[in-house]
Amino acid sequence: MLDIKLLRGDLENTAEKLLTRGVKLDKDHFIHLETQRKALQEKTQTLQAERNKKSKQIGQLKSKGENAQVVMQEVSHINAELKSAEEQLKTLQQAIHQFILEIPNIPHDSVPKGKNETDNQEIRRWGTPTTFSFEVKDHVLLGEQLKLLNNDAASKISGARFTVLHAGLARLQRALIQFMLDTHTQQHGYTETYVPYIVNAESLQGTGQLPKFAEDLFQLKAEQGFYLIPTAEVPVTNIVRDSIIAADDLPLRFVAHTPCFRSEAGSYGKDVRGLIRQHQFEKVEMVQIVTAENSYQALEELTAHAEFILQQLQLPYRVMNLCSGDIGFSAAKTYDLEVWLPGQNCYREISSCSNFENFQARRMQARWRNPDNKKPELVHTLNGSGLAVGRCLVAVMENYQTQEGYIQVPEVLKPYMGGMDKIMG
RNA sequence: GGAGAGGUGGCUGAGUGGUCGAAAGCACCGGUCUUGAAAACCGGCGUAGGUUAAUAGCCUACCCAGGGUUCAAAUCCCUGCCUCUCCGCCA
Repeated sequence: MLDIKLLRGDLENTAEKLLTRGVKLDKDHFIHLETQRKALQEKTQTLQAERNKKSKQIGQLKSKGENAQVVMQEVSHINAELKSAEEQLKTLQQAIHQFILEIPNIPHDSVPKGKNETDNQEIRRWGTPTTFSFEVKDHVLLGEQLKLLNNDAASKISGARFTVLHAGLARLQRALIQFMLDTHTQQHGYTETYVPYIVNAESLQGTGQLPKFAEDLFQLKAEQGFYLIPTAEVPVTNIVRDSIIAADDLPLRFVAHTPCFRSEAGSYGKDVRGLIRQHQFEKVEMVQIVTAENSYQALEELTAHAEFILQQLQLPYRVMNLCSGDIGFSAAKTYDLEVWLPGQNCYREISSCSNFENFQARRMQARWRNPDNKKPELVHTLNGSGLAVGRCLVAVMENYQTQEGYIQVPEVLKPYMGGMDKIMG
């Protein structure tokens, strides 16, 4: 959520920055709402002040045993007027709040301006695309030939965009998760965290998925308004919702493995083959809660933490600085890591690392106490996949395939595979 | 699922429908004292919004959330959420 002061005080400039995202701010609508709000608020508060004053008078008169009938009559008149003013004001304030909730974050100055993913800026590459002396298979063919990937069963059990993994492949996924969690906790200073996979609407509003992106979520048919998490970002970041954190406790670094559930509404026909885009997938997520002055340094570190996993797995990748038209709703800046997939002959997103500045913090009322002035200030929040496990599985399968159609186990995963060095079905 | 208790400022915790934005303690900040520190003493210390040149003053709202009663609600009533205790059931 943007600071409403940015809209009140610097509407033109704010609208211009949002335009780089391709979002046209309805300035006139906002001005209209604000003008009304201001007038109504002044009216309401004046009436309230009058009512309070006269009610006190009544109390004083009564305590002296005098007749308060006249004043009571006056207050009744005020109340009649006040009631409708209060109701109107409430409606207006809700409208303004809803309006602001649907405005995305302002891109940081270092974000390249552009329309869509073709304008993203490549920052660096690591490794060179794997070359093969034989014809490469994609992960689906590999998995099916080894009888380790059972999409027929998945579509019978659930439907499209689900999968069943067996034996060495299922274990490889578990190995990846363990490796990632161990690396982030032991080498990068994150606290391993286990969280609910079902969250309430407040949490989703806190991180920005609601109200605008409800159709991307699976909602449970329960009275409480429960949703399946689309990413661990939601439960993990909301740990600090409605709290004031002591300066000594910052930065907070959490890492969690969770399944993620996404409806993928509107992506029909896109990535239908294989594990790239599923309704359910595993992800290891890093979340950092930091002070405003540290957040951009934290973004670089967080990105490096995700990169380290790819480096350890010896998977070639590149780092993209997403352009203003391609960054997510809540983010001020995002680096995507794209891993090389031989089966598709291209780089594909495997991690997204973002600084949300105080956009999520304002929605969540997540603050820390600044020792300089003793005042609570909004924290900055960041998160990044470290990594998307399903896609990482794809990358390992395709990059580590052998001529015989087996999958070699990356060196760093061998301890997690009970010493197995080849997955043969 | 049944029975009960409770949700008040950064924390603990008082609060009889009217001068309660809320006692007291802790924490924190400033001061006195001290070579310095501690102790003691004195003072300060919530958040948001409006008005304003103002981080001054004044005004408004906020005692879990949402309704209601009343001239007036932290206080009374209803609903919801959450926490705790006991019993039952259960991985």
